[in-house]
Amino acid sequence: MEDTSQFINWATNPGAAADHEFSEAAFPSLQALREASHAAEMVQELIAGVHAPNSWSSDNGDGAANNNLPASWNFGATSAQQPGSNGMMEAPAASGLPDLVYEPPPTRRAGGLRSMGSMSASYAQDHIMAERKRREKINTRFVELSTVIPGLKKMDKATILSDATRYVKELQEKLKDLEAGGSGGRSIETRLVLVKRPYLHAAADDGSPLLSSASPGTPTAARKELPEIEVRFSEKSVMVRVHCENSKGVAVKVLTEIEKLQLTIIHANVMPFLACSLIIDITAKASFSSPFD
Amino acid sequence: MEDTSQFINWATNPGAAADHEFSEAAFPSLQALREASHAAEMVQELIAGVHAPNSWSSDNGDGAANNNLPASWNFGATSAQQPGSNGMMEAPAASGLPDLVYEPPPTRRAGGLRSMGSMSASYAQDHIMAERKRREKINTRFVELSTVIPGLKKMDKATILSDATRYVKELQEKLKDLEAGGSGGRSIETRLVLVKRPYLHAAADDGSPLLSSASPGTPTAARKELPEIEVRFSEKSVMVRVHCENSKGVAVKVLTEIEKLQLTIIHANVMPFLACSLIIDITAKASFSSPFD
DNA sequence: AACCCCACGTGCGCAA
DNA sequence: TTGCGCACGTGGGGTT
Repeated sequence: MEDTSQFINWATNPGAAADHEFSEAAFPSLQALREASHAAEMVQELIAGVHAPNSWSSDNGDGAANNNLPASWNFGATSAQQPGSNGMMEAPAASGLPDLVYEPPPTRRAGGLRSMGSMSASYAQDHIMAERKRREKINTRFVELSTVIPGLKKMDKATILSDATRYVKELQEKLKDLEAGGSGGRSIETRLVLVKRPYLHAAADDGSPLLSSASPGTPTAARKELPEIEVRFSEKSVMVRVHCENSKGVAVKVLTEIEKLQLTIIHANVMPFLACSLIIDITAKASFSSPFD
Repeated sequence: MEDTSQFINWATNPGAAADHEFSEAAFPSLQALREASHAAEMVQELIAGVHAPNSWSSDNGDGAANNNLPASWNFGATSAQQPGSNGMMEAPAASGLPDLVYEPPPTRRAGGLRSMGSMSASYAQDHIMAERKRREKINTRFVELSTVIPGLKKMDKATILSDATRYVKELQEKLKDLEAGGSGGRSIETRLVLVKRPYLHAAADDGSPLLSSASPGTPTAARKELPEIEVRFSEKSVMVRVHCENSKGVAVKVLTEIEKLQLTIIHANVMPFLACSLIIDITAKASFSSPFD
């Protein structure tokens, strides 16, 4: 609702880019702008307001316009017209034409040149242009950035930055988790916990060794007290093996119990063993789901 | 090497947030600064040249500082003192002291107030403060952002932004791949290929439909010619089900064959079926490793 | 010499 | 009203 108002000012304009279909863009609601953003990449700075009758003094003349950047810097467009001032509200309505141009500022740096010590006339003034260009570049990048980060609401420069940071961190972490949990987790030291009694929340983060070295290859005496749980975890990924008697809903019960924690299940395998018992293998990883998506 | 010089200038500092511990910041070489960034947060204003008898005029006084942001904004620092004027170049040399102060600008808005139409004295001047604050906030965020994106070299504002965008895109894509491969791929349209004869390299990238519409729920007549292979894939992830006769090394043979392609195996499950046949389920994903990390 | 990049102060529009 | 946010012009340091 509040959006950002004159963000469009520095968004310069979108125009192009028919990607998604959204309709209505009464006023560019930033949000909408964000979607069209990529257009801005190309359009960039079609402004180039080189003219300005600037009657005060200074010849300007120049025509220098030495821009190292690709892109078109001076292809007319704006230059001449800027609506009286911030006329952007008078959108011609439904027509798809991009009317928000940018408005290369009036160029009439009014009370400026007084007290100019050693500025050689227009030289200084093209520094102005350079700066303007720089600003536009940055702002374009801002829009681009805001494009790729989801759930952006406020559209401040500051907000964009911090949200971007947060989002990057989130992605990094999530990615790391997935990489670890997915398949990469080789040679990562894994701790092993063996639970005999149906302790629901068995030793969480206890630094103790607690290995117990359960019999690796000898399944002897393993089905006397059947609810036997074996947990193996490393970092964010967990492996649970449950050996229990084969009643009706055990599998789903275990599964849902796992999911009731913060764990998201990567894989589960349940198979019968010895006629009346059941072995359930589960691998899962711990991470909070994103507010996005 | 070239770094960015006065980046430190805008690194300024936020205050608050003592998170990581970093030490030493000889001169902020940007790069180094990026690493120590958080440190800078703390170091901040331990300098604080408290003096500057701004004789000119202006009361300022105010003390308004109504900030909605969390964090500590007015814990002294800025406001009153500013060093004589941009003295930051006169660093005390080699000493390890962090000379990067910030320099809350000279506050001597020299020729300023001339031609002030309707500004009620210091009211305008605290707008200055507000703006200054805003800028600091943004710059802080910039540093924070640059912190989380790896391989950052240039440290421009513009570069930071674009690199951040690029990095986010990269992360997103990579994550999407992993998610698809790992387990997430629900409801993604998957094509199904059913191979009857032991074609080793069955239809690779042939654009043909080749669906064959294998019987979805009816496994009838599925064990006459046993080497039966069923492939189901979507995007980068593949699922292979092999139903074959139970000879000695089939499992490993299939597995190795899978890995011989670009596929990395996510999960495999092999189980006997009907005494003399074997069912092998494999899920794998195809992707190239990342340049990062 | 050019160029870049930056921070500053300032005016202006927009919302609470 | 007053605060918030932005773009602008400008001086100035840094690198080529």
